Amino acid sequence: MTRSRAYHHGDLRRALLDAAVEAMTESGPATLSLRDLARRAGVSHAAPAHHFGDKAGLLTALAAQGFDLLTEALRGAGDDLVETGVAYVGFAVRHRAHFEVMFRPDLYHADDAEVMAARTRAGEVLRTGVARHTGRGAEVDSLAAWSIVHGFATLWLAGALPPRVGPDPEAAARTVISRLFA
Amino acid sequence: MTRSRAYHHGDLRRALLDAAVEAMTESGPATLSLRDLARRAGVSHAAPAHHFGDKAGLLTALAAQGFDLLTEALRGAGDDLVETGVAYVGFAVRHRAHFEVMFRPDLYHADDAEVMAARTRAGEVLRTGVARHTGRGAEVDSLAAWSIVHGFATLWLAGALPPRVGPDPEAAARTVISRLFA
DNA sequence: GGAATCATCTTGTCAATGGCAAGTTAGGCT
DNA sequence: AGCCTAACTTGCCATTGACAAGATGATTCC
Repeated sequence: MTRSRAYHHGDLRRALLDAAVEAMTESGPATLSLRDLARRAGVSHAAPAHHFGDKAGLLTALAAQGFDLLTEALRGAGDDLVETGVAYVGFAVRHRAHFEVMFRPDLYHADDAEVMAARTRAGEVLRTGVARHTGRGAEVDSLAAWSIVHGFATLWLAGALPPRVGPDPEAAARTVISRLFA
Repeated sequence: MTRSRAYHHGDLRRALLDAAVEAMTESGPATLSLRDLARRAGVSHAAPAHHFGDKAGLLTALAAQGFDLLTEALRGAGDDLVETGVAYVGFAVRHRAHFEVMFRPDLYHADDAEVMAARTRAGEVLRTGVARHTGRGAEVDSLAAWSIVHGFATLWLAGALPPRVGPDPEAAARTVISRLFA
């Protein structure tokens, strides 16, 4: 916010991040190309490097943005633990591009200060959510809850789940997560 | 086995797959290069194309091999459901390269006959393992079990889990999975 | 045993990409 | 008015995936 203010392009940094999300939503993260993003934004092929250094730098910014979006999504789910888990899955499905980058640290600069802070914030929300629900033992409960929602989201995005799960990931996730706290 | 028998190289197909595992174990799947594999195997840069068609073809073979290895690992875990889950995590950690390709269908030809068959075989083992343990309701139980082990494995590989989990993924997984069946 | 055949592998080439270097443009500041 | 610096461009290079055409050697068939 503080850095990029309308110079030549307007807000190229934001435009490139938006284009990256768009491109990855279409074709996955494997075929992402800085030059394609530049074309989408209508700038030269070297423009992205100025804002992000390199490809990993752009994905670092995207990951940080993703962790903040996740934090927001989890906060919006209220106090219910199951619904927090459903929100996690909902975030993964709705922000597939962000999600697929966030948990692939080999793609970005995982030791970047901003992304580390954003990740910590998201982790806090998840952890306090679990602690509020269960008593002690939050150690294991937290891990189990995170694992089950993350696993479900990942398998859903990979298209690995059988058709009988149905077309609504959040409804299916609600059933599965409830199973953990039965 | 039936197709590639010592011609010029010896067993180039196998050598390339081994090199791919080696390269991905070192540097992850993002930087994998067919030309690098060719160099490792001591052949020309176009040799891989003959055996696998294209890059996705090579990863297809790797994924199929991975699903078969997973089937084997799950079968070796015996009848206990928790230990089957631990074996799933153990497979992911021990065969990281395979695992990281298997659940990224955008990287390979997911509709390939061999890989689909191998995936089905692995799915059978997982599903019958859960059905043997729980009574009916295996629908939800199966999904929950798969999600929790897959999520734990994925988070572990991503380095996303906090240090307090400890250095032994299988021990930690055993605790977490047991929580699901408490 | 020799020729045809075919899988295996090589050489050469092309477009696309990421990254670097050097130059250009245009706001902001004194 | 004149400088300064951020924002962007142009040009270049090494690497890569894919394709085409050729060379090599094992197998088969008569």
